Order: sequence, then structure tokens, then C-alpha cells
Amino acid sequence: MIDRHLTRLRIRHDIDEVEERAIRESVSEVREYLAGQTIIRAGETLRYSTLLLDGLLCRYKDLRDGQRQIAELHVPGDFADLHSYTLKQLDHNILTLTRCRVALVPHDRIKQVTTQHPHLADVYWFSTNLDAAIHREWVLSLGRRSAISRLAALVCELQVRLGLVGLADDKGFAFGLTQNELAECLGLTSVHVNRTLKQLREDRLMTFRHGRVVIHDLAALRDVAEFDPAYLYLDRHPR
Amino acid sequence: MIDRHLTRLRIRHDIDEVEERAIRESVSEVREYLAGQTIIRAGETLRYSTLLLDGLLCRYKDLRDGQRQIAELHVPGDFADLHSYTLKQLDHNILTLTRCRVALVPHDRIKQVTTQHPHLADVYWFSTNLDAAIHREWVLSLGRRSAISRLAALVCELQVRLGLVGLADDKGFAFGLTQNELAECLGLTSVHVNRTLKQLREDRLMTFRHGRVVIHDLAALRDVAEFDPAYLYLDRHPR
DNA sequence: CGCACTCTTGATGGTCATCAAGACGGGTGG
DNA sequence: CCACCCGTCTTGATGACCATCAAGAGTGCG
Repeated sequence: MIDRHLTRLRIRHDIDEVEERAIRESVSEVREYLAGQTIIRAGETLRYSTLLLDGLLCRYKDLRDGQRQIAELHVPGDFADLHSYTLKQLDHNILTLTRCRVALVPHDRIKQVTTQHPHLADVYWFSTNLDAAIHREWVLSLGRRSAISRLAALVCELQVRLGLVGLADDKGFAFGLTQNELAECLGLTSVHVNRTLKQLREDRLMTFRHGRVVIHDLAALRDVAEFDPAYLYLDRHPR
Repeated sequence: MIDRHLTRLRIRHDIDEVEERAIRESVSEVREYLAGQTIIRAGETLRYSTLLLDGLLCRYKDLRDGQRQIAELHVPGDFADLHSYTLKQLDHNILTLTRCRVALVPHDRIKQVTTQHPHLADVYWFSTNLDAAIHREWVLSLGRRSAISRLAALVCELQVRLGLVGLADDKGFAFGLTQNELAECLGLTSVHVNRTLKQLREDRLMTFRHGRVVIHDLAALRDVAEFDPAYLYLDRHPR
């Protein structure tokens, strides 16, 4: 059930069988949601964290006039709000972008797991630090990249992250966002995302249509994005 | 020496005397730097983390053409790279913006402190999660706020963060950045920052001059910024 | 089959970038 | 002590990128 989560952890870390069992036993409940549900709201007191099993989730914040900014996308295997374990409440909302299956992990079990398995404490701390690294890359994108480079960078990131759990390859991946939701990730309007997608298509770099990203030339796409996967920390971390 | 760090931790958490001693003993060395030194480079293998005692530091990334984006500013009392404890290397550089005094804390001592004092493990995990929360607010700024609102939001954030360690009050704070460095935080050019500062001055909201921010109307500034300090998690977290 | 949402494209405009040049200011040396 | 110099600040002119407004076409779901 949480195999993708273990796969994801094992990209970077060694997880032995005892630890694996502890992780598997930390799940208290599985839930399903339709697309477009805000499943956690900023400011709520939380007693569990949410592990994404299937579908896409995002973290978003908004301004008074309703403008929305997505701060991170979550792919299957990700904890969407592991940070709520230490923060107790979130500064952002969590929204389902597609139909989702999630597992709930109570905070007291996270406490158990991390105190009984100090190595897992480091692994999960790493995991929230990886989220922060992704945030920084988005800061760079939003602050300095052009629209086309920003869009290319997002697709490159997702191609890698989804690839790690078997949901993407060099040719592309399923990606059920609307152009408006893409715009909310990229700090653009949906109209401009539409024109930018058109340019990427005409430049034979990638096509996004019918809930699917088709990558025509990954190397060229990465070049347009100035994509360097270092910020995703794909190397193995010894114990 | 690291009193500001303890002050900062105690805003949110209870730190008892045994823990305080452990923290104080974790420092191995103190260093000084002039302004404009890149003290840590992306990709270096790190064996210690850097605690800022005095001055201002930033984390930045850049693109091929030399465009730079600052992802976070650090004020005295902050760990600039506590996340290197789990990540082992950084995805960004760390630069002194003014003269700085820093304390080095070897990673093996962080390991000691966090295993012998599980409560401090949560406190320091929280601390990196707070950095991520700041990143998210910057994502919102860069993606959705106008130049004037972005600049106001940055000043509001720093007024609070510096205030927590006694380096700012309602009237303002010392802030020795150039307009170009401000632009690198805000995803703008220095020319546009200059014009935006002029507008803030003419609107009687704030003045930034000679290395000092003078706040004329904090409430109005916060309103322009749509500043909500919730993302800084100023509430006390019970043990 | 119809309706609602999403996508697509055109026209226009605003925000911010770029280029350029002069003023200011703080530090240094004669 | 003053002159000089370099970095920073300031302002103007122009233009690019992306937003906004609008309307029609496409698509999928009930």
C-alpha cells in the first residue's frame, strides 16, 4: 500500500526491514478524495500527517483578491504535510488536484517511529528539507526564469520525481492538471500558460494535452529550463 | 555568545537548562567574515552547520547568465544551514551581506545533541520547517504580489524576525543591503526597486536609506503587504 | 445531447526590464 | 583637508513580457 513511499525513501536512504515494518505500521487509516477538495486548511490543529498514495496534491496560499499560488506539487509516495508533525498547524492549504488516495499517519506514531529508530528521524528530517530545497528552486523560477523556462523547469522536476516512483519515463507522464492550475504553480495567468505551451509544442520540446505530458526532446527541454537535478538530492546517503 | 540563538529558540519552545548547556557546548569555533564573501558553495560536502551571531547572511542560487535569486535572508540567532546536517551538501550558496560573526557547529555534535535530547531534535526539525515556511511565503510573493507589496512584505517579515532578537522595533531597523541585493530577494531589478522605494516613501509607509529601514506606518505597511505573521509560527509550542 | 468547464486566440494595456547618464556618498591617498 | 574615485543611487526614455478582457471552439461528463 505504501510501497511507493518506501521506494521513494530508498532512493536516498537505506531502510532495513525492521524500519520498514515500523513505517508500515504507522499508518492508521486510508482515505479517498475527489479532485478539487481542500483536505487541510491553514491554521487547523493537526494530529496526523498525510501520505499520498495515488493522485496529485498541492500546497497553496492565496491573497485577499483570491489570487492563488501553489508552492509545491506532491506525487505518490510523498508526505504532503510531514512538517505538520513539528509545526502542529500549517501556513498553507492542501488541495487534491486529481482523485487521490492518502494514508493518515498520526503524529504520535511519527514520534514513536523516530525515537525508536533514530535513523528514520534523520530520514524524515531529510524529507522535509528536500521539500524546502524544492521551494528554493521554485523561488529561483518565480524570481528569475522566463515563462517558458519556468514551465520547462516544472516539467523537468516532475519528470524526475514521478520517474522515481515509476510514474514517468523519458517520453512523458500522466499529468491531470488544468492550464489554470499550472498557472497557479508558475505565477502566471492561464492565458499566458496556454501561449507558452503552444511555443513549447512548436519548438518540438513537449506537448501537454488531455492530461498527459509528452516530452519530445528531454535534453533540449532541460536546457531551456537550465534544469540541474542536484536540488532533488538523488544521491544515496550512507547511514 | 549564542544568546540570540537561545532567545530565538525560546520564542517558540521551552528550553531547559540542561538543554541550554548542550546547545552552548555544541559550538566548536567562531569565525568572522567581511561583507560579500560566499562562505559556503552549493555542492561542497559539509561537516558542520553555521550559526549566525552577528550580521546578515543570505542563501542564493543563480542562472547561467549570472542572474541571482536570494531565497532567504538570515538574521542573528538563525542557523543558516542547519539543513546541511541531513542533506550533507547544499543546493545553494551562502553569502555574507554585511560583516558577520558566525559560530560553527559540527554535525556530529548536532547528532549528539538531538539523540541525547529528543526534545531538541523536534526543536531543530521545527527550525528547518520554519525556513521552509518562509520559502513558501516568498513563493507567494514572487508569484503573486506586485513589486510594492513584495517589498513591503519583505520589510514586514524582517521587522518581526529582527524584533524577536531585539534588533528591530516598530520604528524600523538597521538593514545594510544595497538596492541591488534587495532586488535579488524580490525578483526585480535594482532600478525598479529604486522606484518602488520612492513610492513607499512618498506614500509615507517607510523609508530605506543609509542602511536603515525607517517605518512610518507599520499598520499601513502590513496592509499593503497583506502581511500575516502566521507563517512565522510565533506561538509557543508546548513540549 | 446539452451544459459547464477548459482551451484557444486576438486585441490592448500595464508592470517591470533595459539602456543610459548624471548625482551622490563614502572611503583613500596625495 | 580636499580631491578623486568607485560603487550606489536616481531618473528618464523606450520596449518586452505578461496581464487583462473578450469571445468562440473544443471536450468531457451527466
